[in-house]
Amino acid sequence: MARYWLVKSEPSTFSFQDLLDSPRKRTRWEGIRNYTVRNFMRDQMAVGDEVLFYHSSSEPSGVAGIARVSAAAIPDPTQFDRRSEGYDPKSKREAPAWLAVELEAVRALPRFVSLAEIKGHRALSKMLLVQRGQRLSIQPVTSEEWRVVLGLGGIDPRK
DNA sequence: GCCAACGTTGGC
DNA sequence: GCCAACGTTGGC
Repeated sequence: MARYWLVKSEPSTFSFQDLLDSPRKRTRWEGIRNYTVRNFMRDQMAVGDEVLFYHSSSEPSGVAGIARVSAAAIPDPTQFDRRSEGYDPKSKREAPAWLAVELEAVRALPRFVSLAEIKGHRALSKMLLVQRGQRLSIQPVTSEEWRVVLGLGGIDPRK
């Protein structure tokens, strides 16, 4: 069964529009250097999982669009690239430390769903996004939270 | 720019 | 294996 996720991105670095503008509307979600998130990618994220694309450190922050996992985790190539910010000299090709999935844009939300709106919505009070100290750049979302966010975003989640 | 919260690193 | 120091995230 497909899972639901939220991925964070600073739009000044890579926005939902950038994903829409990417070749085949896809991009490799590389540069993740957190073990919890790596384990999500390794153990749980599968092709077809649905993703809320969240703009962080932004004015306003919030969910801009929806995407899907278009390829399962592979070794993140940036960990082996000396010129990359993600270069990890301790990671070996025979035992890669870091993984990356591929994301494909599905559609922009007709209505941007701001962080303030999420915080103000009772049914979303348990979202990891709004928990104190919670900073994971990929986090699981429940089917109920998915439905509510899409509703706020102007999409009938039953399609 | 501040700062809380948390993850990671490295000395011992 | 402990834990202090440091780095990062991200809202405000």
